[in-house]
Amino acid sequence: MPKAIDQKDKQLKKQHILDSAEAVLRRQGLNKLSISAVAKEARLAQGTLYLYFKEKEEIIAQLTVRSRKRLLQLFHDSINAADNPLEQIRNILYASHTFFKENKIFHDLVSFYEVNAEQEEPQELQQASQNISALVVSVLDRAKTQGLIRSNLNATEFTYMIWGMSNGMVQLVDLRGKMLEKDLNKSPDEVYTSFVDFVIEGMKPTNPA
Amino acid sequence: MPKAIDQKDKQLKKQHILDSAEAVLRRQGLNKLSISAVAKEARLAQGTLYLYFKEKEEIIAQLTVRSRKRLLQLFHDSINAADNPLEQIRNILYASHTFFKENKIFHDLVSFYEVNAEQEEPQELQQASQNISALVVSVLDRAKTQGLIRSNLNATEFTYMIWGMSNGMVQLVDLRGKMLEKDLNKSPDEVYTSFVDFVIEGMKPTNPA
Amino acid sequence: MPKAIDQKDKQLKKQHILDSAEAVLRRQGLNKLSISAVAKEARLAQGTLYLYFKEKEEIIAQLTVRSRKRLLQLFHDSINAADNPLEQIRNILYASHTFFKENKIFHDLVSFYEVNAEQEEPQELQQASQNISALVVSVLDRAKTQGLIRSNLNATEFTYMIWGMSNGMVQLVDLRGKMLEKDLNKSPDEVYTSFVDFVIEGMKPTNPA
Amino acid sequence: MPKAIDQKDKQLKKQHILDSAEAVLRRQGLNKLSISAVAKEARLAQGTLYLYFKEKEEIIAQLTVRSRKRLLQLFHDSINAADNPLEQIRNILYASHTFFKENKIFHDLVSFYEVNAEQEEPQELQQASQNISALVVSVLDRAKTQGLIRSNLNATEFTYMIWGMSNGMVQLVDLRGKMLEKDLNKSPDEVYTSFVDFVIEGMKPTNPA
DNA sequence: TATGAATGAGCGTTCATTCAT
DNA sequence: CATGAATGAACGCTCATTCAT
Repeated sequence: MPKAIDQKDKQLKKQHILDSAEAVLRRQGLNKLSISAVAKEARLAQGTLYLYFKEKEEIIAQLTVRSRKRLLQLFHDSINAADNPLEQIRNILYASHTFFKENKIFHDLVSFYEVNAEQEEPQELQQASQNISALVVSVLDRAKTQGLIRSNLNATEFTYMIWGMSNGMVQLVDLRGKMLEKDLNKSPDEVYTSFVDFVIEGMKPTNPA
Repeated sequence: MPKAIDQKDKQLKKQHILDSAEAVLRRQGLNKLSISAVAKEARLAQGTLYLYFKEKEEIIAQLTVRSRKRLLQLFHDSINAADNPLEQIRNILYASHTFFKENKIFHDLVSFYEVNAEQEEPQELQQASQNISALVVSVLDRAKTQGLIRSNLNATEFTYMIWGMSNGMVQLVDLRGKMLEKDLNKSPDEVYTSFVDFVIEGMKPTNPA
Repeated sequence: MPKAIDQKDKQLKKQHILDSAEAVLRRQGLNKLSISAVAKEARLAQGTLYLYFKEKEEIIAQLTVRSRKRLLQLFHDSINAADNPLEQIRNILYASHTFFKENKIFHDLVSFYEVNAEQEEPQELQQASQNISALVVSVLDRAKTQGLIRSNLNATEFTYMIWGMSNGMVQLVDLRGKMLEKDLNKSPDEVYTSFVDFVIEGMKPTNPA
Repeated sequence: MPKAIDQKDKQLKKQHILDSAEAVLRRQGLNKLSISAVAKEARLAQGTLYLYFKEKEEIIAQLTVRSRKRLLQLFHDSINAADNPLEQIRNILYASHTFFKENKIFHDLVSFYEVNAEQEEPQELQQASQNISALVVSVLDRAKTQGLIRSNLNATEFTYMIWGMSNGMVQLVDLRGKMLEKDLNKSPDEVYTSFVDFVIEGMKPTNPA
């Protein structure tokens, strides 16, 4: 099966280029993510990159997909690390923060598609996002079944809310870390923990009057 | 005092250039925000811009400052439009959303600072942010005094949380509007309202057992 | 004689590559006639083409030779289709036009040699051209012998003139077709017919005074 | 009138760049007519060229217009150099040849617009071509009025024919000069003269029977 | 203070050609 | 013989910045 081996080689090379692109991205940011920088990082000629990717934007797209897939894996791990659905949600929220701290730069990529309206989000990226979403919804449904959270809480809607709120929070605590220390005498992690507590508490059923 | 007058003239010219830059930004987006485009919009020579701003990035920085100041004003208005501190918070949250919808393009500028780590956030921008923050803290303090929110809620910390969560939510509902419609059959505004309700409810004191 | 067979194989492969190149040329034009496109069309690796042709320009040269040979064949047919030498000339002139209409794209190749002065016209191309020339000369000689054209008309020279004038005319009527329609209300074919009539009439002996 | 002076300066610079482009074109041909080559020839930075021309193709367009205008001037001179309309036509035909010998390379530019179907011929070029055409038509009309040429000869149509035939001939005698010498023992100029004689004779009224 | 012509490095992309296998 | 991955120079074009006036 020589064909299969070649395909594998090609995939490995693609991964090597993506690794190089990711290294440049982390080191220099999206604005400096040029083909020439990636080629130099990968120790390849510029033209070679075009044997593996049709255009620069395909590289960027693949980077976002990689990132999203890693996050999905983290969410899976978060769920496996606990039995109680509420604890699973808590783990997921913490995982978001952990992930963001290590992958802050990837948020630029996601917003890349927002800024460039003419650019379609790659299908794979949408799929990965939906997988993440479905995963969280399922946890919320289980929590509701077990009476751990309010019954009038719409699982799908709240999934979006968790996604939005945590995204905002991880950006905030990271970006304003110094300010937090000064104003609050709390670390970013502590503030994020307060946020998680707030969300989890808010989900629980209210005491019957 | 001709010096003072000159200074004023200089400020006016700076504002004129910033107005032009903002017009270009809104019309063409960050990618097309070139010095030549701004100069043409301002009916000035390109070189002239460099008499007022050291470099292009300084213009961008000033644009974000302006944006932040406008948001501060909106928050002031939100507070003035209600007496009840909780309603004031609610208004502030809605104002964030409104502001984002009308100034979405400025978020590109903010991420600009995240990407260019070497670029310091201008002092003025930090000051504006702190003013906003102080304003919200004062509202929360009043709410606590009046017993409208839980007493163990740290006003400063919760101000940061409001800031972070709402930022995340406005981005989400705006950018994923179509997805919300499809998955939830709810409009972005409706989902945002759910978020606001969640936050407001979460602040209230729990019923005594 | 395995050697001879190999040679034949090699020739077949060359023809296959030239067929592919011609297909690309007709479909995409000279600008898109890249080695990679030809290789893909021929279902061969790019490097393989270099086993049969020293460089891209050699492929182009061979294409022009093919084209010229086809034209020669058309001229043969034109002559066979009539007995009267004058009618044979007329047929040849029409054949030039027909050929041009169907092979317009090849004229780009010819001008290729004009532009690249360092590039020698291949010997084979010159030979094909001379064959065409000799053929027309023989027809003109016969016409002269039969008293159908002026006796002071130099057959070789007039062959060149026919060649030059008709080449110019086919280019003109084809490329300026729309202009002809507008200015003259005549189709390209009609104008070309006028040209042919002019040439044929001009060849005939003048009436004796 | 400082504005007028500036405009004149700009025009001079444009002409300088066009001169440089023409020099490159004559020396290296259309394929090598790159922006970098023109910039080097003009002793300017590449970017500077874009202050005067929107894109490379605008430079090419202007070159063709220049060339066509020169030809128009040559035709005017040809007409002024003789009184008899037939001699004027003869002069025009000779002028075409003279012009072609010195401007052979410009034929590539004209065909540039033919090959790149998506490229529109610049309006100015069309205008110049029409001026040339109108000029020749007027000479032919005068010749007809004076009974110097056949009355059934359509002036407009024959103008196209002159244009087409002579274009073809000048290309031929130039390109096949050596062959002419060898086969005919005639120089290109002599063959072209035969062509001109043939055309002029063919225009004259036939002897009444 | 104001100009705007000029710069030149940088961009993404293409493609003829080479060469280790 | 045949491959096809790799090269690297070249392309047209953009734009932040400088500087002589």
